[in-house]
Amino acid sequence: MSHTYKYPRPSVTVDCIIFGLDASNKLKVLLIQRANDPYKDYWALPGGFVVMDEDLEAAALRELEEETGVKNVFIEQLFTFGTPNRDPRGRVITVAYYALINLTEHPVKAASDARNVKWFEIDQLPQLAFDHQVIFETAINRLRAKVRYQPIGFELLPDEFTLPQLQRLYETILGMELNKRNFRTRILKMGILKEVGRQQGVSHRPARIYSFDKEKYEAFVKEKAEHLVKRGVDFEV
Amino acid sequence: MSHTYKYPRPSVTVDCIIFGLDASNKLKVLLIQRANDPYKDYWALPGGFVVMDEDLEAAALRELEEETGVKNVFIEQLFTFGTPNRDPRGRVITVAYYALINLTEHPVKAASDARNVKWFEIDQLPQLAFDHQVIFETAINRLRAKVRYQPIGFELLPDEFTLPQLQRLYETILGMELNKRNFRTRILKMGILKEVGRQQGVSHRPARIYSFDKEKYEAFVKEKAEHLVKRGVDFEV
DNA sequence: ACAAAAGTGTTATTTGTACACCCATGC
DNA sequence: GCATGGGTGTACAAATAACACTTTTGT
Repeated sequence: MSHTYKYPRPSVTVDCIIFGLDASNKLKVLLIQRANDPYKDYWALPGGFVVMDEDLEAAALRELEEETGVKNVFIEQLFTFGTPNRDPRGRVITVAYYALINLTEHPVKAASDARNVKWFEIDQLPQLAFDHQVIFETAINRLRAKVRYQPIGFELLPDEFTLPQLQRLYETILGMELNKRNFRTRILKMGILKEVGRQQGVSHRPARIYSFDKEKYEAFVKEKAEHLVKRGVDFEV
Repeated sequence: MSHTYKYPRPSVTVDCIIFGLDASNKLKVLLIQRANDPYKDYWALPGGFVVMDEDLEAAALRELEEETGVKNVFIEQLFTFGTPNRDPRGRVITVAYYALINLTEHPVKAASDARNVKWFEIDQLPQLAFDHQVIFETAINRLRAKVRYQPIGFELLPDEFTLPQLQRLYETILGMELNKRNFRTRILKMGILKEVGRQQGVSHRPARIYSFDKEKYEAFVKEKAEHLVKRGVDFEV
């Protein structure tokens, strides 16, 4: 069966930039190797066509689950890419989403089909198909910007984590070292963590273990918002 | 002539949220009244189909110029809306853009065709067609957030303006009063304005007239970015 | 001289930044 | 008792917030 329209229509796809943090604190991205032309054998962002009665975010979640078997993770629309010749097969508009998952609690299933699926460290990506390098860069920039003002970093960590772990995560995402004292002061002052225990069996002073307290975070956000209201403008860029 | 595809495809449109600041410092949005069903006679955001060989932003700029006659203005992709039943005629995915124009220097041409085109104050909008109310709210929220950390406010003002004017603009966008002393200190400390003259013929102390110095702004951004790098995280929300 | 709106001085308080230091654990 | 990494004290500099004040113009 085919479908006929009076005017030509573009194809619409969703692509997913799936970030994961592995056990050794490396930030990685999931890519799949293309089985067909164009860009046969190149690595690409997972993605696929939007089904007619499916919401865009639902399509992204479906792709995500198909590739990783993971549900209920942080996902957010990134940007829509629609330059006319970005796909040699014709006009394809892609709505990109990025997702954050923690690889500790969501071990990603092996590739179920013939295609090759693999996690790559973000600074060791292969050459990508289509304009996927641009899409990836848009995503990593968004992640870096967003992590500064919203606690999305917690999405990448296990439910329970230590402050040194959190600090290393931030250092990894931002690509820079942070001052331990000041990092801790700032994070703890927000009061959005609750202590749930202590590390055991380590050959040094055991770290406190925390979990993210979503309720306290909501309260914190609310207070911050009211406070911001008075500041006006800062042009922090 | 018609176009046939193996699988069904959605229509793709762009919609524009066009913000303007009028002479009396009111923030307004341009709407058009629909001539046909569905939502006949309702007001809606200007928009239209994406032409096959046209970039998304180009489509938005084209719509903008068709409705306002204005070129070379600030425009930015906002979000892509694609809930399956947002348009009763079928699956329509819309990529929304928002634009900022100053009505002083770009007097908007009268509606050239039968359709009714009108500027509405942002807190006095009529009932909107489709999900345009949601799109509008997304846009105003983005504008409010963005104006705090990037000087996009300047896009709404004439090239030359006074600090009280700039402050009133911020107060309008943010919907709150700002402290004059602190607002001025903050803005001037950035060093991104250059004085170009004095007000004349007013029956009070004449205000200094400034223009936005894009070069100084770039330098300011660069310095700020380097500075931010050290801070790590703030969760300002 | 007055009204009106622009523009300034100053200060207490809160945040940011930097650096040195102490503490708990396993071996 | 030593190595290792977790955790803390503190002090100077800078940014913020608040309030009252002075200046310049036209009438």
